[in-house]
Amino acid sequence: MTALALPGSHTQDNGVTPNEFREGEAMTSRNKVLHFAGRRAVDCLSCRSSPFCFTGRLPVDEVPELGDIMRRRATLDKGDLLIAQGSPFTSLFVVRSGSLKQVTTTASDEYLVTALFLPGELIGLDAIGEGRYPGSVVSLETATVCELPFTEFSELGTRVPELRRRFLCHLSQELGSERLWMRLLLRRTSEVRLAHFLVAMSEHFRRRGYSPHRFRLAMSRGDIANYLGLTMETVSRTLVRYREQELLATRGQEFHILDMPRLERLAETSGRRSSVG
Amino acid sequence: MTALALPGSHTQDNGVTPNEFREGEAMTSRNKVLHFAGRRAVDCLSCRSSPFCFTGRLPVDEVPELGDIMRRRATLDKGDLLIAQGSPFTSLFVVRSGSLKQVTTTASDEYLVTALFLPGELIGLDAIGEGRYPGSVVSLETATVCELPFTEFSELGTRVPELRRRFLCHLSQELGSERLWMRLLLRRTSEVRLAHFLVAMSEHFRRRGYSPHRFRLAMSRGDIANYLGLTMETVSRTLVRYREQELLATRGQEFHILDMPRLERLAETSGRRSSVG
DNA sequence: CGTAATGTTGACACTAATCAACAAGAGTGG
DNA sequence: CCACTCTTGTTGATTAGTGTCAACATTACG
Repeated sequence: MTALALPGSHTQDNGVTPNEFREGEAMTSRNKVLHFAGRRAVDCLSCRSSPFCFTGRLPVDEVPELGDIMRRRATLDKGDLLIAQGSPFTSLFVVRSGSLKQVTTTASDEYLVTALFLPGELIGLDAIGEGRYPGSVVSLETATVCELPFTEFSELGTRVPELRRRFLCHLSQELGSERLWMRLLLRRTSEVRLAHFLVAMSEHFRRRGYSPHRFRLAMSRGDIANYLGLTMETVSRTLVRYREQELLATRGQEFHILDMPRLERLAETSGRRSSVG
Repeated sequence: MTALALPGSHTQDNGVTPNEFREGEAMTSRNKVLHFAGRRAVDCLSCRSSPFCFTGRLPVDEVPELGDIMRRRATLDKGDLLIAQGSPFTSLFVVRSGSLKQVTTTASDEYLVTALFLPGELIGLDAIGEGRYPGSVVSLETATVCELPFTEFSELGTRVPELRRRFLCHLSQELGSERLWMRLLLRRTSEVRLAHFLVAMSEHFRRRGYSPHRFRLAMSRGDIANYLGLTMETVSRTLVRYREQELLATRGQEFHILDMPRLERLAETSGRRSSVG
């Protein structure tokens, strides 16, 4: 894992002097300096993530300034660090392609995968309040992200109530789904947790126009396990059980859902006890 | 459980015609009609929750309009329904005294305690995005809440950027702590989960000027269990173990922490495996 | 091609869920 | 005020499900 940007003390060095880079400048995997696209309008309309990402819900042509303040950040390689835990919050990031994970190291040195980010998703929502990023964000594969400097975004929100409203809704939804999804996870077996996770991934790919039956997940078994509160061994064994039941085939990071209806049914299987309050 | 306000079709009948009630009007436990304090300024300064609740962070005298749009809702009795799951989102509520739980019933008829609300906390943050309340909110004991009609609150935010900013920060923090706290819970034993919960409760009381060592939790063992993703039996047994270790004494809903440092250490005990990514 | 990282499989221990029986309170009506 | 009932909480026996440790297989990578 190579530190790319340390938005802490190194912010000025690494990224916030973007105008010296030309948009679309190529970057080799050796080049460990972050490149921005400068302040020129990022073409959100041509972005594959657009219809699904937060900005996409607000047609960009209604708020051209949004494209103005959005900067395209050059490609991240697998293992590159986008954000270091604890560094001061400056920007949100929109995933354009690829995927990333957020890992938080606790006081007792636990390593927790606290979020996974797929194309279209917003990184940094949980950093606004504290003014610091609560975890490191690491690229799981070759990925591109757009940077949304928060000060400017916020200032734009002042002038565009609709943008503000949508952003608030997005944040609220994120909170709601996190509350619900986590409470569910707490009461589910590994089999159901994993099924739920896979269905969610599948759904994400489906919405983005990719096959919901075949996809590649760049994260390791360990990351999946950690994210779901399981161990790698359990994830591995559960996947074997799926294969035995001809629910799902896997080969490395390739996932092939063989029986979607059954997987979905499994994912919806209620927890253990009804627990009448 | 008696339905008090069904903010759905009954909204107009039950609450949103507040001006007919005088502030502070008494309400017997038989009187099942919600009483508002009307549009007169609620005295946030005299409110015990004030320094800790969201509005408290923004001195009320800086934003007198906030008191203007805040309505005090009359006392809820134990078991009273403040919000019905799925009803349209209209208002946020600030807990003034007492405590409430949010329960979500899933498609598969699971009963999940998705949130607990103590004095000073904001109810409804997870409802903004969907426009509906994601769960029913039920009073766990005699409680009072202030209502913050969202349209007016939002409109006020337009004029007061600082209010907006603080609200956003609050929401973001809520998301961050939910993400972290839940990931932690997933990897902890019942003993550590419960310890963590009790320490959090204790902390809450301490901040509000009450004893952090002795307090009453109005929720049942079942609710605690559900909230932590455990069963009532496990909670009960774990409490017994605490008592044997002279960590904590309980009598019904009364909790008496005997050895805070040890309980805190227990709560911070790392999960199981380090899970190196 | 060799080394390290990642994933799989097996044996075993242990936690917490389940089922069931019982105890203790809270609420109700006589 | 007491008997009755209903809810809530406690305790015990049992078992399913996962974590843990360890060995081995596979893949990725230089």
